[in-house]
Amino acid sequence: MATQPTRADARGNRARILEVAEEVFGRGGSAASTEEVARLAGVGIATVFRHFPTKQILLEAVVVRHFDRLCRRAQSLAESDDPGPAFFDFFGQIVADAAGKLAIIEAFTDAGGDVNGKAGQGPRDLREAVGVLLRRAQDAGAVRTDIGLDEVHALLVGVSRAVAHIRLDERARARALEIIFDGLAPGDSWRQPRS
Amino acid sequence: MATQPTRADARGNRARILEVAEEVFGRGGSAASTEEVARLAGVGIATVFRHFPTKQILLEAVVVRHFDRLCRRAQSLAESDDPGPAFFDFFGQIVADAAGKLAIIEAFTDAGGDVNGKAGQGPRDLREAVGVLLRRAQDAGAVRTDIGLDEVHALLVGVSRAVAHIRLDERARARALEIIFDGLAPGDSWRQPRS
DNA sequence: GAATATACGGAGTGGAGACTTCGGATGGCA
DNA sequence: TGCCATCCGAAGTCTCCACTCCGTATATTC
Repeated sequence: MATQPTRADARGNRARILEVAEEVFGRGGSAASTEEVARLAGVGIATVFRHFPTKQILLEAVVVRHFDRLCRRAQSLAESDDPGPAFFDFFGQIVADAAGKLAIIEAFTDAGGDVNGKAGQGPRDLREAVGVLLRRAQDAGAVRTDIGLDEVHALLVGVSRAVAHIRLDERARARALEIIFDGLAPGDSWRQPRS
Repeated sequence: MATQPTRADARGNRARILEVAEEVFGRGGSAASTEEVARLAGVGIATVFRHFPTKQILLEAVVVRHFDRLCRRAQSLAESDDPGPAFFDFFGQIVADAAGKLAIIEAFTDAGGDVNGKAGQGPRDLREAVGVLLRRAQDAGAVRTDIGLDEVHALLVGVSRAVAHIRLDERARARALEIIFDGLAPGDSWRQPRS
C-alpha cells in the first residue's frame, strides 16, 4: 500500500485525487476513466498513477475510505442511549445516500475487486459495528430477535441498491423503508413509533 | 428494429446469438465482449453485428426478451384462484433467479440504455401485470392496502439486487424474504404515523 | 538562495474491443 | 441441377484507455 508522501503538495494532490475519484466513479462507475479523475483533480495523469499505481488500487482506496466513514458513523450511533432509533436511523441514512456510493463499490467489484478480501478491514469492521447496533436494538425490544446480521445485511444492501437504481421519489422511498422496518419489528410491540 | 431474416440459417443464428448473449452478459455484465458471444454462439463476429448492429442494440434485444418472459409469468399467475400466494410466489421466484438476470439489465443501463425508454413496452407491461397481482392480493386481504406499485417495485428490485450481489445462502435469503413479506402483510392495529 | 531529493505533466506505447470490408459459401427456388 | 440473393467469417481499422518515460519544476533543507 502506498505510504503517505512526504512533500506537502504531494499529500494535497493525493487527497484531492481521492476526493475527485469518489465523485467520478460514483457517477460513471468503473467505466469512468482515470484521465477524467486527473483532469477534475487538476493534475496530470502521471500523478494519479504515481499515487495509485493501478486503477484497481485507486478504486480500492476510495472504497476503503467509504467503509471507514460508514463504520465510524455506525460506531458513534452505537453509543446512543436509544438503541432502537439508532439502528433504524443508521439504516435510513445508509439508504438515503446510497445512490452514488454504491456505484463505487460496484465499480470496484466490476474491476475484479473483492470487497471482503484485500479491501482491508473495512467491511469486517462495518459488519461488526452494525452487529452491535443490531444487538442493542434487539435487547431494547425494537427489533425482532429471530434475525441475524446476515438478513439485516441483505436488506441494507438490497434497499440501497433499489434506491440507487430506480428513481424513487422521497415518498416511495420512505414507504419502502417503512415496510421493511415493520418487517424487522418484533411481532407485538411493532406499533411503537420510531424516530 | 431488425426484422426477422428470411433464410433459415440466419434465423437460427439470430436465435442462438440471443440465447448466448443472455448467458454471457448475465455472467460478465456489460464488460463482456461481443466477440465472446460470437465464439460461444459458433459464428463470426460479423454475423453478430449483422443481426444486431450495435452492442447496445444486442443488449436491448436481450432485455426485451427477458421482460417478455417475466411478464408472461406474471400474467399467468394473475389468473390464479389464490391471489395471495400468487403474489408472494411471483415475488419469490423473481428473487430466486435474480442473480444472472439482473446483470443483464445492469449491463444495458451501463451501456447508456434506458429501461423505461426505448426498451419498448416490456417494463410497462410487466409493471401492469404486477399491478394486477398486487391489487388482487390486496383485495384478498393478503397484502396491506396502504402501499402501491411503486413500493412493491422498489422492494422487488431491491431484494433481487441484494441477492444478486451478496452471496446469500439459501437460509438467509429465505429469512430476508420473510421479513419483507411480514412487512407487506396487513397488520391489525395498523396505523401509527412514523417519520 | 543554492542544492537536491521529491514530485509533476505531457507525450508516448500497447492492447483491447467495437465495428467494417470483402471475397467466399450456401439456402431457396426454377 | 444451376442460379443468385442472402448470409457468412477472417482479417482488418479505428478509437479509447490504462499505464510509462523522461525532461522539467518546486518544496525542503542548510
